[in-house]
Amino acid sequence: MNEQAPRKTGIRDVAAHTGLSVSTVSRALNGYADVNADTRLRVERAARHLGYRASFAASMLRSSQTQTVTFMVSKPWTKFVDPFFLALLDGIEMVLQAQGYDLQIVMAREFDKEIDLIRRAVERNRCDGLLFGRTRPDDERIDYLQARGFPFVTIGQTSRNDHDWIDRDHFVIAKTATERLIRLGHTRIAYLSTPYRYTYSHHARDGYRAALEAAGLAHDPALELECFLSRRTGSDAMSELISRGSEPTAVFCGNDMIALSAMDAMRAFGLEPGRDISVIGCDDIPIASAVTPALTTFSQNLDAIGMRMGRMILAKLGGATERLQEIVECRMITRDTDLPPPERGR
Amino acid sequence: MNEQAPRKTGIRDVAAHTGLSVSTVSRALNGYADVNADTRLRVERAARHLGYRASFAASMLRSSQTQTVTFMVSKPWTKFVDPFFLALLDGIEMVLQAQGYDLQIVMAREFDKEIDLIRRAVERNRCDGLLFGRTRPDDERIDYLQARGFPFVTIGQTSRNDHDWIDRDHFVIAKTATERLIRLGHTRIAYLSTPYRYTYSHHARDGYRAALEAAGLAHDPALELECFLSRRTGSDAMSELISRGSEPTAVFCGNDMIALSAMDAMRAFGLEPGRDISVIGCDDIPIASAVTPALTTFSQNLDAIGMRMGRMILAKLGGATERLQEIVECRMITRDTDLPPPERGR
DNA sequence: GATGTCTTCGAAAACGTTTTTGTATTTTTC
DNA sequence: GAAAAATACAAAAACGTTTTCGAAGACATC
Repeated sequence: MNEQAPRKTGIRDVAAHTGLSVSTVSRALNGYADVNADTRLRVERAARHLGYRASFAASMLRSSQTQTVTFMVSKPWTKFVDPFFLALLDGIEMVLQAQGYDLQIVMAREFDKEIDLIRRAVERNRCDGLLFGRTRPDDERIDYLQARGFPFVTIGQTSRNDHDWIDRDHFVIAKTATERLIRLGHTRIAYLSTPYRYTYSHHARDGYRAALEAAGLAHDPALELECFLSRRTGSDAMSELISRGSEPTAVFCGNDMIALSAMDAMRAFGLEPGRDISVIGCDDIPIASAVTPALTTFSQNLDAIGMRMGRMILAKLGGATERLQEIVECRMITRDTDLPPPERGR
Repeated sequence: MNEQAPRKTGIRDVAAHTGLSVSTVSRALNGYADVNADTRLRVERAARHLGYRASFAASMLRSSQTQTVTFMVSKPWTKFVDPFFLALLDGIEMVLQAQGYDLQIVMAREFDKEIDLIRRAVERNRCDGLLFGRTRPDDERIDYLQARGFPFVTIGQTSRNDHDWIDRDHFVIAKTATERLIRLGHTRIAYLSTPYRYTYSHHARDGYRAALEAAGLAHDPALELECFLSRRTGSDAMSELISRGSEPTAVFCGNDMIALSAMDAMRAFGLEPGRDISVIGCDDIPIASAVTPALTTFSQNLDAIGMRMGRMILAKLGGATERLQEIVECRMITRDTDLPPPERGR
């Protein structure tokens, strides 16, 4: 405030320095075709020499392009599934920045804030594309964005499934896990589900049931429990199962947090996870391999998912019009919690 | 492209709808004093009714305020210290959004990209304030920002320490840990340091040495090893220590990743962490408590750090001129890896 | 040599706000 | 009752780019 502000170097300065017009400088810098190669070089040199950088606001206003993609993370994610999130962002960002796009992250503190944040972002024109996960069978965010024709890619599907997404095949995961447990000799297999609010919970349940049916095992509704996102997510459900006196000999869990939490509950009842009750998780969070017994679960290459997601939104931004829907492959990582059921007649 | 675009409702539309001038509408919406209370109400109602939202780009260009704070995360962080990062962002975002600020995250893929990213952000005027960690004793990012008078807050200090920061007291942490080990009867205590590139590594070393000296223990330089950020960060150092034949009976580690990794190495040599060699970590990452034996380490309330950091940058943005330097309190969490040294004469 | 086509550039009009400055009108002050 | 101050609004000038439109010159075509 004391000194005369030096006034940032603008495009005019570059124009003056090169003796060209402002418009030519702009077109030279933005890679337009109708500018002589020599001229372009001169401009670029001058720009570098003067330390010129186009004002973000001005170019954004005029071109109505932000060169920004926003990832919206839902609050429950933040709190409990840390590791998932960051590697994903890393992959996305790697792809975006190669094309000169920035990645912005916004956090939705509550469920009903999600749609507000999205509205704000698109109505204020803050980004060119949107990314988010935790899709629901009937998702108002997707309805809104589709109505606006705004580019977006999600992690997860809906019941309509008429948008662009990337997802793991939770049907196959659940089916594989359940089949594995059946092959080990289990007949009373529980499914500790993630909230049915999310689409993928339904897919997993379907896979679980399909495996049961294919093996000719009766489906016991009492063995399907929904777990909510909290510190004690799987613990509560497992406790209920056990104290009901109808505990299973194996459980497949909608995610690793649930699995780990359920294992805590088993120990509280004097049962040893793995030996007394087998457990299979879903997403190989870092703790899953550190804990004893180490959790059998399913791999996921988050960097890769992120990168693919980045490429998808870039394609959309580039004007791609076809449906982009990708299933990411993952395999079972067998560790120490999947064993045959304990001997009868204890 | 096919239909006539509906043209977003702009401030003119609100003006027309209320019969007021554009400037009055703007000032009403932005809380200026020279507008009648009734008028303001009318404007606000109209704006809501028309679904008006000021264009981000336009207001940004005119006011040269972005209402955005950028957090720059360094790549090594991303990869190995996942959990640290996210809870922190969560805290920051919570504070910022209450004041109408957005949080943006950019990732620096390599060390030398850090300064580039910062330059780009401030020169293009992409944000009002900057946040970052991993400070070095002599940090070019800080020099640059200070020269420009650009508001920023860091996690971590420098040797000059003439800027605004928040930090844990690594001197005290290291001293406390070392004292604890000494009190348990250890005399050969190693320090597995984080890279000396970072300021806090020096603070920790000083605390470690201070405790040694205060107890009258000789300082053995061979017991101080620097670990680098990698999957095997503490493992390599520990292996060297052991295979050298001069292994310590206890180690204090610059962070929990190092500690966990060092414990792996001990087991590879047939030594049991805790029983044969005591270990104390530094930052209580989630795995630290899940692993067996559970790691003794130091707490850190990341949400709280984030929130304080958010408040600090907000204060700066609000024009605060005094130095803001905060030390966050943390306490030792004693778990299962700090025990007396094994009996002599094995 | 007239006409048409390419290539390369410049003038000027946006983009949608915020801010500065000015001006009626009303209220207060002496 | 005149002068001064306060209130509430409007007109217009920015903000720094990108983009549209057009024109000058070079070159090719007949």
